[in-house]
Order: sequence, then structure tokens, then C-alpha cells
Amino acid sequence: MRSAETPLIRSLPLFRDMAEANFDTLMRGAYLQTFPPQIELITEGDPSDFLHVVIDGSVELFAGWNGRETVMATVRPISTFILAATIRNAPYLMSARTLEKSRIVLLPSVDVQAVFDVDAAFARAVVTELAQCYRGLVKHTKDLKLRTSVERLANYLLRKYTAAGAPAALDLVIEKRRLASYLGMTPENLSRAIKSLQAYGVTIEGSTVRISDPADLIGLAKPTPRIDDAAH
Amino acid sequence: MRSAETPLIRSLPLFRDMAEANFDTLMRGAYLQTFPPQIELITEGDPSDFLHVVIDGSVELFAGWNGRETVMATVRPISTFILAATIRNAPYLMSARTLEKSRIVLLPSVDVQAVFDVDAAFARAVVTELAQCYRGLVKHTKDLKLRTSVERLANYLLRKYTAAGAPAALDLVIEKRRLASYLGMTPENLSRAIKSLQAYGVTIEGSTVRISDPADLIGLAKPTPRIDDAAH
DNA sequence: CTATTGACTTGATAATAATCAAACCAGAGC
DNA sequence: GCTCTGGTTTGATTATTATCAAGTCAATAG
Repeated sequence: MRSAETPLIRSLPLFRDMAEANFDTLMRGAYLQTFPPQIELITEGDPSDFLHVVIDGSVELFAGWNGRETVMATVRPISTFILAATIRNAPYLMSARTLEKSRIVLLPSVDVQAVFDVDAAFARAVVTELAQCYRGLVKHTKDLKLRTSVERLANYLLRKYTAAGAPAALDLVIEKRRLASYLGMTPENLSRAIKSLQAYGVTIEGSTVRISDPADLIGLAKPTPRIDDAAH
Repeated sequence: MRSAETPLIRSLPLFRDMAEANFDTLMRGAYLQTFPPQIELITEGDPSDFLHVVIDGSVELFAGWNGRETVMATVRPISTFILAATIRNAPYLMSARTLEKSRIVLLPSVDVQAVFDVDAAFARAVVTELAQCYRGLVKHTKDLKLRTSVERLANYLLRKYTAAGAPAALDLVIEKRRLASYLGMTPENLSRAIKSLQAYGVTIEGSTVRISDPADLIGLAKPTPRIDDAAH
């Protein structure tokens, strides 16, 4: 690949510290592709041929079993996904689809593995990234196991609200049915959960969220850094 | 630390390939300690001072929120826990307690980080280990989100049954209330789930599990490698 | 402008799981 | 042996969540 996106990728924590020569190796084998919305990029169970980097657009990671399906995460620029499968050279555990028109860089897993084996800085960066992903998933699991659906929604809204700097109006970016799936509930249940948060000063009209009394909502949500902090 | 356990630790995938000098550095700063049962080794939120290696006994990783508590994992010899917190130098997301009398090696996080920075082989081993942990957690999350409690129990039993080589009688090792918590349900609910599996040839008396018709149970459980395989 | 589509909502009902309370039971200590 | 303790089970009830069905609504294609 030879394109304007190369410096963008290079600036990611994952690629920032590696040797120039190794980065070049990765880029030489890379493909930059543009996908339309609703395209299934990878399917769980398939061998992990590529490490993916979302440059533009958004990608949903999801998993299915026995006719059911659940959203595991939404990936937005600029970040990678299915790093763990690539590193372990194991089949994907999740599927991925584009939510909108997206530009994605595909790095052949063999190249990633080869560079991983020779470039210590890259290996260390991979560790940091993976540890972050792992901790994110620990938080998600705690959220699911320790909270009811209304509590999960309340905390989700507070996280977005805080991240956006406590704005008067907040956009819900994600479709409600996908949010419901991510939070581990049905769309109907989410609809009712939203209603029940009205008592705490939350109104959601279309995709616009308003939180009139954050303190009140916090009283219900009881957020904790060990579940709700983005960093850590 | 200077003890008989050193070669045991050295043989772990995590430490196998690192330079002898760096391994010695780690061991020099290490403590081997014996803990009685029910001792809280670490508390979530605390800074990650040590990487722990369970040599003997067993340790439960758990997390709490708002008066509730859930079992996240059980760690048995020989393996490490809270690697991610150590690497990221971030507070623990989970607490840990001994389940029985246990011998545990404590490796100061500063040493682990220092060696991680200079020993590429160790860094790569950490990646492999972390990727494995991450994928294990993805599977656990899929299990929780895609299955009912009876389905989770059925698959849990099949995993243990298969791992043990399909024995006539299988020991349930873990206390039922802890299993219930791990599987995301109450003890009462687990008790009823066990009963409902009798229709599929499962009997559990005390801690002894018998599966008279695995095929029948598989028909209910519908295990998939993407959730239920230990490897991958 | 109308028809269609798909997301979202609402209501009714059913399934699932949690809670509360009371036994039951096995092991540890006396 | 007994008693105590804590895990487990059972039953009754409630809470939570899912399912099914019918509607609303907004965007869009024709």
C-alpha cells in the first residue's frame, strides 16, 4: 500500500515505535479498501488472514450462536480489531460488518506475525493494546453480570455524557437495536428502560439524549472507575 | 526467591523463552508465600504491585459492585493472574481470594515491567498469554449473552466432561454457589437448572456428576468451538 | 404524493431468573 | 453421640426480561 493513510497508521500507538523498515514491510503487503455499509468483513470461525485497521466509517463486531446474535463492540477510527486472533493465529471468535461506508486497511496476518517476531517495540505495543482490550472486556463482563438492564443503560449514557463533556444534548450515534444488543437486552426492553429513566431526568428523542439532572442519574447508576472508566 | 519452585516457574510458557539473566532478575525479587483459605490476596481498585503465580491450591477472581459480587474465574496451578493490570500498571479490575491453602509466587510489578522492556522473548510470551486470556473472556461473554442459564450449565458440564476424557463419574471441584456465580445465576437457580438437566441424563449427587447420555445433552447444549473449546 | 420499508414503540403475555423463607443435610468441633 | 455451621435444596412469590403482535413514525423510492 502506498497512500495518504500511511502516516495516519504510523501514528497509532500500535505502530508508532516500531522500526521504519518493519513498518514498511507491513505497509507493502497492506491493502486499503473501501466497503459499502452492511458488508460482512469477517465471519467467526474463519482463519484470521488479516489484521484490520478502521480508517474511516465504523465496524460492528458481533457473535452468534444457535440462531441468536449479539453485538460485542463497535469499532471506530482509528483503531484495529481482531488483534488477538491474528497473534494467536487462531480462528476469529467474532464476526465483523461495516455499519456505514468504511475505509479499512487489511494487514496480512503472516506479515504481522513476522514483524511481531523480529520487532520488539512492536511486540510491546501489541501487549499494551491487548491488555487494554482485555481490561475493556473485563469491564463489559462485570457490567453484564453485576447490573440490571436499566443500570447498564444508565451507566452507558453517563459514560457517553461524560466523554462528550456533559453537553446539553448528546447524539446517540448507534442505532437503538444495536445498543440494546450491546447492552445485552432486546430492543423492546431498551425502549422501556429508556422510559423508566425519564424519572431520573433522561429524555431520548430520536437519537438525541438529554440529561437534565446528572446527579440524579448518577444516584441510580452508581458508576465506578472499575467498570465505567474508559482509561485504566 | 531461591527454592525448588524456580524450575517449575521457568517451565511456564510465559517464562520459558526469556534470557536466563532476566529470569534470575525476576526470581531474585520474587516472594513465595503460603496463604490460608479465604484470604483476600488483592482487592479491585488497588494498584497492581505484584504479578501472581499460583503454584499450589486455587484462587478465585471476583468482582463486586453495589453490594453484589460475581465470580469471574478460578485460577489453578500453574498459572498467573492479573497480568494485564501489571503490564498496564493500572489498578486491579478484579479481586482475588484463596479458596484453599495455597502457595503463590509474587513477582513485583516493577521487575516484570523492567524485564518486559528489555527482553523481547518475554514480551512475546506475554502477548501470547494475554491473547489467550482475551479470547477466553470473549468466549465467556458470548456464553453469558447468547445462552440461557440452563444452556450455560449444560455446556459447562460438557466442557469438563470432555476435558476429563468422558469419565463415568466426574468431580465438580468447585462449590455450587461459586459455580452459580461464575455462570451468572443464583445458587437456587443453579439447583433448579441441575434438576432440569435430569431429563437429559445428567445426575449430580453432592459434587459427583454423571452424564448417562452425552449425545442427548449435546443436543440441548449445542456446544461450539467458538465458545466452548479450551484451546483456540 | 403515495407506498413501502424498517426502526421504534406499546401492550399483552410468557418465560426466565431473583428473592425470600424454610427446611435439609453433611461435616467440624465439642 | 450432640450441636453448630454453612452449603444446598425446595417452595412460594416477585421481579425482570423476552416474546409475540400490533401499531406508530420517519425516511425514501417510485
